[in-house]
Amino acid sequence: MRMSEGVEWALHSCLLMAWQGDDPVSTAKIAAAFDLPSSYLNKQLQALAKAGLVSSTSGPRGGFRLARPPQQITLLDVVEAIEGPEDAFRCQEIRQQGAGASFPKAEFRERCAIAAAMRRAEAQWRQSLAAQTLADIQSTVDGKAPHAGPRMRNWLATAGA
Amino acid sequence: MRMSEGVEWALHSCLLMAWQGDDPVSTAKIAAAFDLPSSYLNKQLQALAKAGLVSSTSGPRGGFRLARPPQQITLLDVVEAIEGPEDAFRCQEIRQQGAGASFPKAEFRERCAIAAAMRRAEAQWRQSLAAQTLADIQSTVDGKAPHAGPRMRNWLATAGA
DNA sequence: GGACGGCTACTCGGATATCGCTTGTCCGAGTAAATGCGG
DNA sequence: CCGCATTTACTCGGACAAGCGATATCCGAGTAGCCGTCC
Repeated sequence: MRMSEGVEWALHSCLLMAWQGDDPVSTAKIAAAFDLPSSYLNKQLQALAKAGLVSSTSGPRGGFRLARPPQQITLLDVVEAIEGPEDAFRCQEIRQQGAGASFPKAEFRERCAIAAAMRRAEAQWRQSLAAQTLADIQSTVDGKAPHAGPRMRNWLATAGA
Repeated sequence: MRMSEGVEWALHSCLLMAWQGDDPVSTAKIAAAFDLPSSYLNKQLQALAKAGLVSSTSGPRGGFRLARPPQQITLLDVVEAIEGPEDAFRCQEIRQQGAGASFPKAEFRERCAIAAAMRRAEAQWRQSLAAQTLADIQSTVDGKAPHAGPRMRNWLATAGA
């Protein structure tokens, strides 16, 4: 089980946009800031746009910016925008195949106990992700490295010159 | 992010072995019970054996059986045996690439706040999985469908004749 | 009748192909700013 | 000098390939039970 690296890209991109406020940032700038392939990063940002997390602007001085304040964007929002809303564990109901096929169907009214247990675990995971917003991450970083945000903002301004 | 379907196979196989007690069950039997490709299922069971969750016996009347009582096998044990112990989210430290490469390295002594948040979420997931054992699943099933276990056991005995 | 040796069939175990999804790249449509011209 | 049409360059957006891991399959090594034979 491996999460797409696009999630890490999207999270860092969102954090960068949070620091940037309402100023749009182009895909090329973000790609340069983290040394990533810009075309593929664009794909991830498009996914964020489709999910309504960021808004896009075309043309010169265009780019992406957060569609909502950082307090209203959870990590779960970003992860689901990239990875999709489906559970990692997908119950295929194999208990009903083979031997189970010869048993009365009424037996399977109750949900598979294994799937239920896995679902509980994933619910914990989602809850933890939903409890943290971009603003929380910002606060954490500001607390430990207060100049990280402004400096990145400055780098973006000078690199574009 | 998608979990290997081998996890579902392994969990159901372990539950079947739990019902079967110390009686070894061959890969072919389990595959027939759930209508799965036996050769590939064998690969998953080998992974369980390598992790020390099940023990294997060769030759006629051979097969796999649980290496420990069901109370001592957690869902996390099974999941990690199949999927590996690594986190789903892998921090690539992209914050140190691009713009970050020109910043003093001392800046990055603190762990990436994003990676830390993702790690917390996964810890919750693992904790939930570790809190449930095969015996718990057995109890749940026995409570809702008391004859499921014995009937499966009977099916295995008659199908082999 | 009992014991022993060989045989057979069944099991795991790992090496070997195939497939789908993540990853990566490309080019076109659209837009806003910049520019040059005319008044 | 000011306003406007044209040009230009920059942006997103989606369509088109490549690489890698999960999936699926096969065959060989080893073992326990069975059978026939011999004592």
